[in-house]
Amino acid sequence: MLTKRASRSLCGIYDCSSCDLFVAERCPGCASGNLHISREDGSPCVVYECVRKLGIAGCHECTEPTCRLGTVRVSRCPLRGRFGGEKKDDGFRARLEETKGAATRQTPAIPARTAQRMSCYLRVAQDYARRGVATVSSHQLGRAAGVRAALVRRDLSELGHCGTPGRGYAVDMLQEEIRRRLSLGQARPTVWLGAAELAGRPETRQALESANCRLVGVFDDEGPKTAAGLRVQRLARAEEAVRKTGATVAVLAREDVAGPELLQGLSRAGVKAVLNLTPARLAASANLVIEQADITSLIFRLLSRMR
Amino acid sequence: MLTKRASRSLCGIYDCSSCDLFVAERCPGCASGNLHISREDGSPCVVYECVRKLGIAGCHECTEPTCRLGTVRVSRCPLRGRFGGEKKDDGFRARLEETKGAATRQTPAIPARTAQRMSCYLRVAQDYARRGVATVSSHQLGRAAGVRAALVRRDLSELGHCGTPGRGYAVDMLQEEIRRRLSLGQARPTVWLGAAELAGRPETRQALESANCRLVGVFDDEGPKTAAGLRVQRLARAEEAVRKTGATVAVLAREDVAGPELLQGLSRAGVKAVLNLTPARLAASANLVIEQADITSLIFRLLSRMR
DNA sequence: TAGATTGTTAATCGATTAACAATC
DNA sequence: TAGATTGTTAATCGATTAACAATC
Repeated sequence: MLTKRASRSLCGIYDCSSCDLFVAERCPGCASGNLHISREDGSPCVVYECVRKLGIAGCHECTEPTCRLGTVRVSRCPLRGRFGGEKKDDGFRARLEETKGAATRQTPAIPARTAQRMSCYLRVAQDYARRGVATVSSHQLGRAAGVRAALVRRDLSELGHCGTPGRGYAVDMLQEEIRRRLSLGQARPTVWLGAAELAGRPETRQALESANCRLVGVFDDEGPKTAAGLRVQRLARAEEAVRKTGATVAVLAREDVAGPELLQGLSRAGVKAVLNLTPARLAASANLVIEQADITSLIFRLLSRMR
Repeated sequence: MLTKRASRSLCGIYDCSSCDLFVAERCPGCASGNLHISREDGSPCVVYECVRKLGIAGCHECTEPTCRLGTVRVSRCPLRGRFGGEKKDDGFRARLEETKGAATRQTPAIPARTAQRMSCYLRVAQDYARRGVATVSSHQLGRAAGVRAALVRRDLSELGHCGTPGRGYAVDMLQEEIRRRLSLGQARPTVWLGAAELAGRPETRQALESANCRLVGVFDDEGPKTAAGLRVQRLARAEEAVRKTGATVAVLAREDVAGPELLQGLSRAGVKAVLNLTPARLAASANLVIEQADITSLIFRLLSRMR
């Protein structure tokens, strides 16, 4: 069993030397890429963090009247099942092999529509947490998002088991899991092309920040000299800046610069995703995804549905 | 047959007195609501307009080397088939009964995704026309819109027969037909809630204008005193203003005002469609359609697709 | 335990695609 | 006529829904 000791420890808290998963080198441990213990983006396991904060060896020593992580962690943490007094490991050991493989493999992509709705679920979870509510049900999430509860549950099943039958989803864990699944913990330096359009879009900047996309460069050959607290640089310098800052996201806000040459240049320099605010249709390529955020098409859609 | 004379004329050019469709009162005529002759929005038939501009009695008197309307009008104009020297009426007479009924019935709604893509097709058609190109094929449209040619054709089949096998779509007619099908000829007075967000959105205003949505009121309790050339009024006055101006479209640009009460008030006053630029999810109702234009969800979608 | 709610399955619905006869 | 392209059909694909056993 696991005891508190520093040596042969993967996570810094548990001594794993006597754990047969570890001995057989089948336990990926907190520090590895195991999706169920540490996070894809490298941030630590919530159980690991909580236990460290409380200064205890593990959940079995916890004296909190209610668990700060909700009540579902038993079936999520493979180590948890091994603590004194706790039951079963939910077939986790059997799935561990697969899990370990998955850590090095690409995480399967989440359906695009699901990802879109996740932004709403995350918002609601934050809102509930702020109001001191601990859990939220698929029905509540569905009402807020304007979709059926069944679809919410299907969407959230992308996160792995993270709800509790009879209770719903713990709002803290839900936020954590959504952020993890969409790798929102990972910082994404972002460049903005078209300075004039940046000024009047506080909500766009806010949206970028909520996804950890931090503006590191603004580019334009005309218009204001500074924008969003950054000095506006010449468009010709964008490619170089992308290389220097490691930017992976670009926002295209000026139609007259939205051409395939610019796109190719940015892609070569390391940009992997482009948010296109202009009505120009841009072609994606193997290692560049484009998201059209064209308001004109939405107005057409709106009018077509108008009775 | 039809001859040039003023009396018993439906369209002001043709004397319909001897036409059996007219006599049987089955011919809806240019001036009526017939979809195939006049436009849903009341603008006149393109053939009617062209003929009047050229000062001739009808297409049978036309001496232009190539038709300015493309070559497909034969199968679209039920009168056309009756002109001297012109062939067949393509079973139009048989469909006329049905057509006449349809003019009073509701036009069937166009699929929302199709409507969205229409904005792109329209753009391309305008672009080709400006460059002096007369026709565009489904392949060309598809390349521009980022979809397959088959989907373009399926989309455009919503307009009725409007392409020519072997040649493609006449860009002028394509524009006309898209505008007609989406009733873009109809002016839609529009109110904007949230003055501060209006300033920095030249492209949103432009998009609204391209759909004939003219701003008639800007409302906010704080921020600038004028916006988009209009005096900013208090939010409380929005409902009354909607009634006075007959506004049917509203743009919601401030999250803190995007509540169900406001929505209900606007709807009661006559608003039928809302473009919601805020991340708040608004519930549609029987006579109010909502279009979410939330940038946050698009960023989530983008990141989920990023590799 | 009874009531509530999850995660998943099979069924349904809608949107896209490939193919092709009809047409210019 | 030969080549190009439309409009439509049937097939495929993907997304949503309803239902329900499993679970708390």
